[in-house]
This record gives sequence, C-alpha cells and structure tokens, in this order.
Amino acid sequence: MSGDRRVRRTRRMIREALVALILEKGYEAVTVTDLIARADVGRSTFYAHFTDKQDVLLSNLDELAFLRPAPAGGPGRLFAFSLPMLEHVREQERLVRALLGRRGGGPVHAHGERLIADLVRDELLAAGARASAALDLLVVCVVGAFMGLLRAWVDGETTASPAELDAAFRAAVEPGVRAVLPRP
Amino acid sequence: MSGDRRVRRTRRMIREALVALILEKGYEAVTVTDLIARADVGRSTFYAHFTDKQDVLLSNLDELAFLRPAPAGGPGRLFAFSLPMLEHVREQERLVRALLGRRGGGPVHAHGERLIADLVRDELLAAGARASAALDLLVVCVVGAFMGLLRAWVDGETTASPAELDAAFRAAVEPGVRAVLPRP
DNA sequence: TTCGTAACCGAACAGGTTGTTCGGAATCGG
DNA sequence: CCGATTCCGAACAACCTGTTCGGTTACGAA
Repeated sequence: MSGDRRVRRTRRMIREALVALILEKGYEAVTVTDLIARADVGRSTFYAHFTDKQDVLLSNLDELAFLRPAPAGGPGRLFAFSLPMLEHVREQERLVRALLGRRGGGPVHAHGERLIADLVRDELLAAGARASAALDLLVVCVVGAFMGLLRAWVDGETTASPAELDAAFRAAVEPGVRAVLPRP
Repeated sequence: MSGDRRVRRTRRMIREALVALILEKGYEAVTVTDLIARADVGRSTFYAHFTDKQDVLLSNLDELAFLRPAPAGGPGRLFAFSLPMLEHVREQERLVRALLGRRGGGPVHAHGERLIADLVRDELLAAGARASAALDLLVVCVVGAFMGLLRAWVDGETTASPAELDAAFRAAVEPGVRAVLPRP
C-alpha cells in the first residue's frame, strides 16, 4: 500500500461518507459539512485531501474501473462489453446507484458516457465500419440507449436482470448497427 | 393576457435573465443574486414569484411545449415527432441550449425524457406492439438514443442538420423496433 | 523503543448565498 | 382619479464555504 495509513483511512472515510449521503439525500443536497460530520474528520483535514465535493465524487471513479475496455475478444459478438458491465454494475449496486443515478449529479454520468462512446466506436471500426460523421451519430445513439438502460435500472424504473437488459440493448440497436457493417 | 402588466414584466425579466446567465456560466453557477441583478428586480420581488432557481427553470418548460405529442398522424411513419421536434429545437437554439444541455442542470432534461418516453410508447402501442416489460426497455433505448442526439447537438458535439439527425436516429433504432411490430 | 515528522484536530474567521420581513414608493386597472 | 396591488431595497438570521494556525496525535523508520 502506498503512503500513510492515516491518509488512506481518512480518504476512505470521506469517500464512503459521500456514497452514503448521496443515497440518503442526493448529491446536490450533500454539503461538505455533512461529509466531515459523517466521516468524522476535521474540516481542515478534508480540504487537505480534496478541493471539493465534486473532487470526492470523481475520486470514486477509479472504483468504477469496470467502465474500462475489456481487451476486444473475438470479433464474433458485437458490444462484448455490455453483459459483463451490467453484471458488474449489479454487484456494485450501492456505489453505482449513488454515483450514476439521477441523484448522483451529472459529472460521473458524463464521464461514463465518454468512456463507453470510445469503446463502441473502436468496436465498430474494428468490425469494419467506415469512420464518418454518420458513424459518430450512430455511436451517440448506441451509447444513449445503453446509458438509458443503465439509468433506468439505477433509478429503480426496472427490475430486469443484467441478461434481460443486455438482451433489450442488443434487440434495440444491433439491427441498425449491422446495416452499416460489411458482410462478415 | 392574464393579470397585471407588472407581473408579466417581472416574470419575463427573470426568465430571460436565467437563460442568459445559464448560457454564460452554466446553471449551477447562477445564483439568485445574479438573477435579480441581471433582471433588475428587487430581491423580495423575486421570492414573491418563484421559490427557487429551479422554479424559474421549470417555468420555462411551457416554452418547450414542442415536446408535446403531435396528434398521431397516419400510422405510416414511425417516430413522427422526431424531425419536427429537431427543427423546432434549431429555431429555439438559445433557449434549448440553455435548458437542455449539460450546462443546463438535469431536471429539464429528465422532464423531456419522460415526455418523449410517453410519446414513443403510445406510438409503438398504436403500431401494434404488445405492452410488456421488454417493450418498456425498448422505449428506454429509443428515448436514450434520441436524447443522446439532442444532447450532442446542444453541446456542440455535432453540426449536423435536423434532417441528418433525424436520419441517424431512424437508422439506429428503426430496424430494431420494426422487429417487435406485426407485419403491416 | 525512541524520535522526528507528517497528519490530524478544531475553533475561529471572512466572504458569500439564501430566504424572509417590513415600511414606503410606484404602478396598475377600473 | 383612487384604491389595490405590486415593487423596492435595506436589513436580517441562518447557513455553507474555504482558509488559517497553534496544539495534539499517530505513524514508521532507525
């Protein structure tokens, strides 16, 4: 482990406090004063580690590393990221609900959107699509559909399983995507 | 016109000030003090008309009435709302950019999402789809794709025309949607 | 174990924002 | 023209933020 034990402890306390408080009141309503009270940490200590509420939020992003590209496996199946990601989301339910839902305040959602957009774009290019403005718009649609499902689940609008969500995602966008790919 | 001229004037001033300020600094950064300064309105006056910053934001929603269902025309073409809506968006560029973009702070976006979701769901049911959990997930995907395009345009990520956006939308989701509809 | 150092505490502070109150002035509609 | 409504604006308490600083505590290296 890197650094002082006290540092790790403090940072962990604060990060966990934020997750808990977001789940209770939503990101907007959480104040730094709330945070340090819940984390039981001195005020000056907080500002020694983070600059902001949002800084804490983004520091949690490392824990959402499942948003990272899996080494593109065989070209057999499109959107290989989908199911594993959805399953991982269900495991990390608390964290994801706090950071990615409507109550979790945009920035994390935006970050995830960009990450997945890159993922999808690379995958489509690898599958033989031609880079173009039209392709970028297609990527926007695909990512929008996926993030929509994620948000719906996170916000409790559906109780579908990861497999069902994955199936819905594919059913919605795969036919449209196949049309821009060359025959295999 | 309904009510006192002073009232209309005041409310209009405040609403316009909010739009201007959002375009300058983003929704988050706008304070009530900013608002009343820009609108040139007394502090007590503001709170006599609105409870919140967000209250002003939502009061602008009436101006976004184009998000309302157009009387479903012939069953010929799916997603009849798409192109007219996108065109109307381009006309109201300033307002839409302020309220619907990443800088415009979630609530309006969320509201629009719900509105369009109802629109899409009704249209699919009218076209012969069976109500089911799977259909709801499909609707989520379709709306996600559309809102994604809208957001991309609002945030300046694309310079595509309404017609191009409409085409991209249809290309992405129509094939998947057709699959759940009975033969015409 | 010892010891120097790094981290933490917590109170206090200035600056800013929010939402309310109230008497007096201005403006409206009839 | 006049009564009623609305607006003004200053003042206020309450809250939140981000910083400072002297004193205390916990760490880990030797």
